[in-house]
Amino acid sequence: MSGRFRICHSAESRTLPELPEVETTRRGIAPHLQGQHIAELRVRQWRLRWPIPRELPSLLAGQPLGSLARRGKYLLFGFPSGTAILHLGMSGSLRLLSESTPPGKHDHVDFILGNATALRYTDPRRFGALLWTADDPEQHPLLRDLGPEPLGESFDGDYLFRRSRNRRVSSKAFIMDSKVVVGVGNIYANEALFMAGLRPGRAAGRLSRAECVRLAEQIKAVLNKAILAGGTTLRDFVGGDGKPGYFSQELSVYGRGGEPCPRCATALKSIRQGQRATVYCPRCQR
DNA sequence: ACGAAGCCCTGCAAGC
DNA sequence: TGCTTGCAGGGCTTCG
Repeated sequence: MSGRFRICHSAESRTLPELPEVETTRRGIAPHLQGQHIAELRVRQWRLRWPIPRELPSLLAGQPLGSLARRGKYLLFGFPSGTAILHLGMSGSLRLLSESTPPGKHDHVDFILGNATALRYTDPRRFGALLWTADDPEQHPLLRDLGPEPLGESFDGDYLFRRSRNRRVSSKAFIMDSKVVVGVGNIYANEALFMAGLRPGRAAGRLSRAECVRLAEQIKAVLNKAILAGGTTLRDFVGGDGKPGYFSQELSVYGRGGEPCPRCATALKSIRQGQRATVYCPRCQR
């Protein structure tokens, strides 16, 4: 690619931005933000999960972009005077496109860069958020109590074992708890439990140390695999290079209730656990 | 402290 | 065909 990003505008086939998608987004757009500044912040819809701070456009205008970091599913845009915290919710996406591209119905925010391009935030369901902190973002209330990064060194089977003692919540709810570990959403929780051979409804506190080791390993494996594939979705998730992600075709259980287990061909069971779809193999997962 | 349920929002699918 | 209803989901918030 010749230094110029692909312009993407189709709005098809988006799925939930889980950690791999957020990381893919970060990697896709970061190179295009290098050395740029915010010429203007155009907000068309202020009401997201929380309202966008009214003062954000004036805070960002003219500011040079520093680092683009990720904590869990939060993207952190570093500026000299603070940090913009962006969450994609469950239907959000970021794309790079020409400033003059007409906004669609759900294109809520444009970060207009100095080079006449726009980083456009789209979010049909508006479960996402765009906030600002002038202080250490790690101390922000939304980030303060987050558990470790699943791909970091501090997250392993021993950690899961320790944290799960005396916990009666289901294993699935446990690994989806962002205070335990960040970035494990419904899709990857289902997948990791399948790969680890663990039944989602098992109380977390009843997992053995060896099972916790397996679970931690599979969480890492599933997330890494998804990141390599470019995120689970999506033809146009990132304007970064517009490459489609193929991982959704490789999901073993998620969305496959009733289909044969890829390992033993038993029909996969689909249940609801705490308002969330859970799919597992009644034979392979104990 | 813990666990479960409620809530925010819109697009889509199913049912009448 | 066109309406209504239900469901999906992350994750904070509230309730028990």
